[in-house]
Amino acid sequence: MDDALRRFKAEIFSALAHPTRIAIVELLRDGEITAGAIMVRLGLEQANVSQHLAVLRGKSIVVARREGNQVFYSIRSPLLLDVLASLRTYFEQQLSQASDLLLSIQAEAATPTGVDPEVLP
Amino acid sequence: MDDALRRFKAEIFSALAHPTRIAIVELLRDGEITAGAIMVRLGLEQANVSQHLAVLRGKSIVVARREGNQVFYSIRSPLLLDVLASLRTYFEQQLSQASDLLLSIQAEAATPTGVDPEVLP
DNA sequence: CCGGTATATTCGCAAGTTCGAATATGAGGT
DNA sequence: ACCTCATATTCGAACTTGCGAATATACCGG
Repeated sequence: MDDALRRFKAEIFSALAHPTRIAIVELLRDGEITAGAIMVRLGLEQANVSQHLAVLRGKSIVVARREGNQVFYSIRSPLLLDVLASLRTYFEQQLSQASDLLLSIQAEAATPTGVDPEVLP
Repeated sequence: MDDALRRFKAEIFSALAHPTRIAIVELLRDGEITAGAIMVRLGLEQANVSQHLAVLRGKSIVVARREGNQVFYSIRSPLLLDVLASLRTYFEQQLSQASDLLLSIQAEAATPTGVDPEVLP
């Protein structure tokens, strides 16, 4: 019984366990957007975007709304944003503790200053 | 923008994307506990517990403390529990919105490749 | 009906995950 | 030193995931 809840949580985590899908959810934070716009904004293959959207759809994380030619996607429940908000706090604490990781992120992103907090979900 | 940060987030999600590892984290909610106790409480193989603990350790979700023969594990940051708590709220809302969501989750888990035939209603 | 545009799905393959069995390490007691 | 208990790691098989190429579906205008 409690196992069903854990499986559900694990599936939500699995659905978010990919950088591209995190990027998609971050994009949808500001409101609905078409699949094509996601493709352009993230610079991905069309099929790839559609596959990742299918994963998010399958776990009911996003919902699709058809309007003529295009399909608009949006976050299904604002409560998921609360989950991401608590994760943001967690990541901030982890990043401030793991300074060597922070440095590696800075080096890889080639940004002179620290991590922009606005980027976090 | 910050792909390295998104990869880091995705790795944390991946680390939690398994029912057993969620169960371990929930067990550790009440304080530190030995690997052997986790094995007994969850009824798992010894190697399996150790492998899952290695994943959680690798992402710094838990920390290990050796005391003689045994190894005590504990949650590294209590903020992670806030994440799981908000995820439970999310789950409860999903249930109240669609009472058969659990069944669809179970059906989908039983049929791995099965995704809703129609994207839109 | 035909063409074009937007999105979805299928396919094949490489890469990653999970599990139990077997094996290895580490610590304490004799 | 040896033995034992607790935990970790390695190995191989089954399974899953991610990707681009190709293909399919849906909608709209002419």
